[in-house]
Amino acid sequence: MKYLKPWRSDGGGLLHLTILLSLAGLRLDLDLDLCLLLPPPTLLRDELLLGCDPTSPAYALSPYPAPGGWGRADQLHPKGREADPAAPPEGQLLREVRALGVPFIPRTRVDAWLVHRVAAGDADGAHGLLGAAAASSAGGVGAGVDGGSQAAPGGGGDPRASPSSPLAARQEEKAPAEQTARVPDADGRASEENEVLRERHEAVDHSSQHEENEQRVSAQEEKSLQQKNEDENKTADKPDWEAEKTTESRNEGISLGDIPALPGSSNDGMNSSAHYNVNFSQAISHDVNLHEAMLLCPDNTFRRDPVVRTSQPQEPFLQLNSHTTNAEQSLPVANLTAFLPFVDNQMRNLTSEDFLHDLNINIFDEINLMSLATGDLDAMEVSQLFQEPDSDSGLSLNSSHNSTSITKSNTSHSICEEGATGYSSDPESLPHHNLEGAVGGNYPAPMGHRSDSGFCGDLAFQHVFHNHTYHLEPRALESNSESFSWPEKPEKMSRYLSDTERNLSRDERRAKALRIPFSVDEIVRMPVDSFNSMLSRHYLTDLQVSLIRDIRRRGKNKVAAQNCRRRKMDIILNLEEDVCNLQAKKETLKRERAQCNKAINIMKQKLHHLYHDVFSRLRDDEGRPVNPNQYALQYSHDGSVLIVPKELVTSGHKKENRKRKREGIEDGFH
DNA sequence: TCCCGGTGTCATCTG
DNA sequence: TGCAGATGACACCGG
Repeated sequence: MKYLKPWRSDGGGLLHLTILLSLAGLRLDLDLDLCLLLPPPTLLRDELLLGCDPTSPAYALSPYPAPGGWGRADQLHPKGREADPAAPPEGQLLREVRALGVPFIPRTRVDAWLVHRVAAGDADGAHGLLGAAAASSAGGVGAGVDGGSQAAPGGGGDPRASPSSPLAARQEEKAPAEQTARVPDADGRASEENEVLRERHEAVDHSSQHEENEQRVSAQEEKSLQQKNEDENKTADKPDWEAEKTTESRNEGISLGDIPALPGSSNDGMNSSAHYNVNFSQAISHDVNLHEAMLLCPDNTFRRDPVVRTSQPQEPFLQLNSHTTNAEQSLPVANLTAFLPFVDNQMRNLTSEDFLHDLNINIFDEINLMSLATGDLDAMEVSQLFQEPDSDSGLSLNSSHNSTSITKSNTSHSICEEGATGYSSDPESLPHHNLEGAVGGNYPAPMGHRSDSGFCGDLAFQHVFHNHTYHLEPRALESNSESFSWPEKPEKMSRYLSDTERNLSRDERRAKALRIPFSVDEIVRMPVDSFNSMLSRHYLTDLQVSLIRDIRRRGKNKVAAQNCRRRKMDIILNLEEDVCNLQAKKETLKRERAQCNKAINIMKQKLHHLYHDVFSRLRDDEGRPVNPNQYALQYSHDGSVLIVPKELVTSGHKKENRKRKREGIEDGFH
């Protein structure tokens, strides 16, 4: 079961197909049984590299959306061989095609018939056949294969039907110059049409490698089985086939399917150009975007996500560059260069450009572009670039954020927070710059941010960082002291510092960076008079004086804050201690009160007993005992004791008794 | 991931 | 009024 991915809806599919068919720039391999439609040449670059198996994981990575989803191939194609009942027998067809001088070998009878029709001038018939196939494909999957409808009016498939496309515009521009190499035409109209197709094809070849990258939307590509074609191929003229196969086999070395097949990658057969039978000697076309193909990662991932591109291309670049230099090796690029010298140049340039672009455009500012472009840049040179004495490794390497920092540094000369790039007078951001006393001291790169990625990538990024220090010497810093400002949060730098420096405070690092001849401790603890005299005695730059004052202010304030916090803590601790003491004292008082109440009760009892004892001994005038309920004892101030009727005593003591009761109740609560 | 304590710093107040 | 110190507030960091 094969599934077809409908071509993208910009008309490129059928257009390219028609071009291919008409002009043999690429060998058309149209197996209607399997409905293999060659994808647009633009797809060859990327998608043919992966093979066309839509079930393969590589397809899942396709950057091209599938607007119409998948459709079963056996539901899409028209009635294949019955498409044109006028087609002659197969053997005759092949002979006629060969007689026409078509520089490729049709693999199927339909191919041959199509070629025959075109070569014979019956472009409409061929377009109709193709259009039927394409329209069927489009309709079968319900996808908007606009190319089919655009390019095949009335079932024809006139590629000129999309004049608004940039591709067509470019083709028209290049048209006059390339009308000589044409397939012989018998019919004027067909000739003209083929000429246009040819022009467009060649326009595609030569003018749109990069431009199409931008304009190309997403394209879909499909895979097909070739078994039936191969069966038919057996019936063809064997020497021709073998010769063709020889050519193809050589070309397959540079075939798109092989380009990504870097060493170690296996070709499962689906990638093979044998599925497409592209005659690269004439039609590698150029539309194959070589530099992108080169940038394809070895795992056949062909995303064009810029992020991926920036992170991946370096190793492929190196590999492919080596391929370029070793042309005799059977690696794809070498073969390609052997066939297409101009591609070699193109590839070199594109490779260099893309490599540089992928690293970062900023590198152009510093790396000798010509060295790269001419391939003279070797590892030693690169390493020397990163070791140039007046570079600032410290500053640069402080930035651990690779490209982000690069962008920062490039877009602005303002002080970035990380202090890594751009002009920054922050001495802390220049630790190695100044710590060793000069810009460009061979200070070892101490930063731990060096990634684990690759040497080349690191070199590149380090170099970017290096050269964005702008060779700023301390004097330059001083001269810019007017606009100097420290990074907002330089503490973040600490993570990039060496252990030795990490132990230093920020002010210590700054003072060290500015070579201030006093320790931070001295600056802070020095009396005011000594401090002022010290400032006046030494020649210090404004930046140094400013830093010294800031250090002193911050140091003083830090000590003050520590003292303040210490005092605050002392106050808190004292208050807590006071609370504890007061609570203990309260408990003691409560215990004392309880003891007093207890003693009072004892005294009351004793008094009661004494009272009754006194009354029991008292007698009135008649010798009778005195009733204690009617009389009470009252002590006078002179010490005498009187027996007083209770009525008199009660009125005088009622208030006092109430008061005592009240006090007794309150005592009960406590 | 949130919380908490420690710390540095700045702005402002105070003596 | 200037200055050093005190303090509130905030942010950051590490546990």
